[in-house]
Amino acid sequence: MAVTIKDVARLAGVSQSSVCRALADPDQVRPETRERVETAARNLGYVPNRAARSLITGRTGNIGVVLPDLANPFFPSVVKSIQTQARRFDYAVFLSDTDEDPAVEVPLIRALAKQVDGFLLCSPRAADDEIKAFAGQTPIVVLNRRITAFPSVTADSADGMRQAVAHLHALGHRRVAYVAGPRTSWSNRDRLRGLRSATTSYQMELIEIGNVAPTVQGGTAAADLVIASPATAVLAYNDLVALGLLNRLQARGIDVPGRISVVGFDDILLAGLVSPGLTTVAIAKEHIGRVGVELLLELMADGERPTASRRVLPTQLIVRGSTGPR
Amino acid sequence: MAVTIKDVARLAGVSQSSVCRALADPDQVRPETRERVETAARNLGYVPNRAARSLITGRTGNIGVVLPDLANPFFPSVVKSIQTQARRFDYAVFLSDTDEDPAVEVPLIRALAKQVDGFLLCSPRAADDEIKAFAGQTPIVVLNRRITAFPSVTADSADGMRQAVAHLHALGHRRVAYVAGPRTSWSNRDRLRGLRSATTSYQMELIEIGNVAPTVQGGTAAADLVIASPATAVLAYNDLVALGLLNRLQARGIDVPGRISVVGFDDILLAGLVSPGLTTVAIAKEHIGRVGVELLLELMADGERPTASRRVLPTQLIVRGSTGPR
DNA sequence: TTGAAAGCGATACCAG
DNA sequence: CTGGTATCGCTTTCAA
Repeated sequence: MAVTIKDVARLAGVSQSSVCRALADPDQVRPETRERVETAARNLGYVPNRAARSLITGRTGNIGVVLPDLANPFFPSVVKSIQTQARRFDYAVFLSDTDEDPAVEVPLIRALAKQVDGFLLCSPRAADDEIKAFAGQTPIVVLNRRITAFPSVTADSADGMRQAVAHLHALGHRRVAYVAGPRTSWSNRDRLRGLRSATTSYQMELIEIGNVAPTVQGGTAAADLVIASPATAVLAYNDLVALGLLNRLQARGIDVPGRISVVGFDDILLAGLVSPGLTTVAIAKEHIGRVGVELLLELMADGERPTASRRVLPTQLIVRGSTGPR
Repeated sequence: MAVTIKDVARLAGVSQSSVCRALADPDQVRPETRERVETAARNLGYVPNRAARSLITGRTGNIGVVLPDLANPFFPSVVKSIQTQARRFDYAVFLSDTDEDPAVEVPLIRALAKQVDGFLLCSPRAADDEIKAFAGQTPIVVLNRRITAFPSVTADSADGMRQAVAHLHALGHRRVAYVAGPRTSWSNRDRLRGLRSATTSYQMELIEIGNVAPTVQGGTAAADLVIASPATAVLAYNDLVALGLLNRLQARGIDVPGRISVVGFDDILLAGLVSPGLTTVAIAKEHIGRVGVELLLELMADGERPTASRRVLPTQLIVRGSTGPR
């Protein structure tokens, strides 16, 4: 059987209460007591049982992370930064991948709710209302999406799209296509909104294609539609889609960027490794996780929404070989 | 405050015990009682508190996954398959990334141990003995490594390397280099072992380079050493390293596969997307997670090591453009 | 500064 | 088949 606080108390010759205090708040006990407790605990290899603790404190020391698809390299980056920041504050991470299925999201949150102190929902796909049902019940911070009632961390897609469109316009492009991601994706809508406004102000024509899955497959499937369109440049929902496009365009013998320029979104690792390199809008992925955890900690501490509860991170166009003059 | 079993009991007009039974084992109570309990629970939105339950049952319903680096696309694939299989048996997943630091691994396991029923250690970097210290204490299944005393799931690297070497030999290569991964990596030693035996039996010369980090950076750094060596082909510890090599070789104007052929290991998504495509040894990544969970469930159920406790999954050489005739 | 004791919420045993 | 009750390990009053 595992070693409990009782064993430590017995060995140290003090009461459970003192062990508890010595470990939780060292300067609440006499230095000598503390010393003895610490030695005893160390000798026995005592590790407090978090289940028991959480039963009484109501806190678990865990945060739940829910995301649509770990296979999209964007998410592992975010998760890593969440982990790093969470560990700094002694929180462990519960991870759940929903496989892009909006239907499993809510039940999942409900099931996990008792085991975590709060949630970071990355790009959740469920409807606003479904998620809002949790407001006031569990601390939730939303990443890559904005939902009233929750703090959020998002990227400035509008500005990213403006940079991308400015770049394409400068290269001489006047007709661009957008390959849309999942209909359920808030980022998709946000990016499209930004793109529309940018193309309008540059007086460029926008051809909308999709929706497709946010994967390489999705991009591959959309490529032929792009070729058949009058567009000379294509912006993809994300880098995976862009890479799928790139791949299929090359397979069909289309010159990139000679005949068609391609722009992605996210700046995942692969973007710099393919050739031609993928021009893409970079998001500060590490910041998303870090800021998300910070907001969540505030939220869990106060029970109040943090003061600056909508953080919008800057985006940055990274120009590589997949875009060129018309 | 959250709704507890007491509230349900009161509303249903039965005892706590009956509520418990009705929910846990429906045909242990009278249909009518069951009915009333279920309605009451539903109306109140009752969700059992897992902390309380685990306190008494000793089970948590969680499994812990520890891995070195989520940024290596190999691991997300494994995690996804773990999730899928775990969910099927109503287990939730605790994820921890050690950032390739062997020193944090053991403390991490110790810290998590109380919150999970068992661990899946993916490519753990700590020394055998450190991990063995947990034998008999916590159910552990090791993935991508073999440690006596634990069930394991590994890939047949020896066979993979044999396939790769046979391929290179057939293309006319006689001198090959190996860019080694982390010294702490069992897979690295395993792959090297397989490679040595393969090159020996084909009477080829093997030049060992490294160790490098198992990342694109690691490969980039090793590329110049490869160029300076007499090797006409290079096998990398994994695909990320291979992609780093590919990138740097191209940057230095080296023809791939004309002057140097490159072979990776793992077959991550990127491998098929770069050009030339990366020839690589594929592992059944989805199987690793699934089989790992299966072994762990057996282990947790019996407390015994599963009968067939060392599963070795087949490997398969995928030939793409990065290898060619000498 | 310390110890005793009352719970936290669920389960499992033992009577009835 | 059902109800009462001890119990899991820890935290947190309340007295001393």
